[in-house]
Amino acid sequence: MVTISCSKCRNVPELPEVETVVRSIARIVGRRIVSAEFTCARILRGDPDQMSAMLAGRRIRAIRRRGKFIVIELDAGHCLVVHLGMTGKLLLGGTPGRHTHAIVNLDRGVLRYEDPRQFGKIEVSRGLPARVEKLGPEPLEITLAEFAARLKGRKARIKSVLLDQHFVGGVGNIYADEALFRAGIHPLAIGARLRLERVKRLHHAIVEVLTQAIEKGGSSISDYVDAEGRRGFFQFEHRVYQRTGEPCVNCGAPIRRTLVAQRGTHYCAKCQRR
DNA sequence: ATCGGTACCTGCACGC
DNA sequence: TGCGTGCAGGTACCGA
Repeated sequence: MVTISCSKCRNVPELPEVETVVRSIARIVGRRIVSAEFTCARILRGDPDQMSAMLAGRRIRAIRRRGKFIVIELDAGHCLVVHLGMTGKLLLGGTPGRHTHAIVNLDRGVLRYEDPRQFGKIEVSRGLPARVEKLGPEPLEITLAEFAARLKGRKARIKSVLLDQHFVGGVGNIYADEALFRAGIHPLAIGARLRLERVKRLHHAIVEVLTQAIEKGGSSISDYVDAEGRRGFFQFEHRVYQRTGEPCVNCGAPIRRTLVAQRGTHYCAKCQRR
């Protein structure tokens, strides 16, 4: 039996989900921001009135993703930067609800931010914010040589390293588990000690799993939808994540769960070696 | 610089 | 039925 939903363990927007959102709002490029309202201080970096003033009248020049950040480029080098946190949604149109914390009125349409858990962040900046600048390389762009070189100095467990946004930007809990399974590497293995052959498999697995997930529109366990409210389908391809106790797709051994870096970590003890 | 731990927050399933 | 409790995990931040 395949578990496709578990409300206890809702998914989180990682690179493929953020990429899907970015693509789904791409059509607002060229539109102008008329006004913006922010109603929840917790999710803001900056003063709401000042942010509104910086946005009003600006035209949207481009929308792109950097790690798990959504970067909406405006004229004069200004950026509207959104991080979805755990439960954030960026939606086009629709009716504002209890968890709507930001409304950006465009010359045509409305961009709306919702976030029940308020772990997301919105900011307006000149150029890229420092925390976005400091992100590690994009996992879909980093070369094997650079990936291996960066891993050399890391004495932490490989799962922790993958979750570190300064190592690569965009991998989160789901895709770290899935990539490690596909590479046959135990999540507790020490990053720097991995032989080149295994590093190569990991690099390949990360690219493969992220690319496939983007093709499927991301993973939807419970919360995640794109700007149109569409769910993704990659959850059907999960081989270890949230499959605790179920048989490994390779060997039939039960999938195990442990904690690494305080995060639920799913793996096959038989197929993934330290 | 790197590492491990903690705080933040809400909605749920669960058990009594 | 109803309420308290535990759990999920993004980033930021802390001390070592």
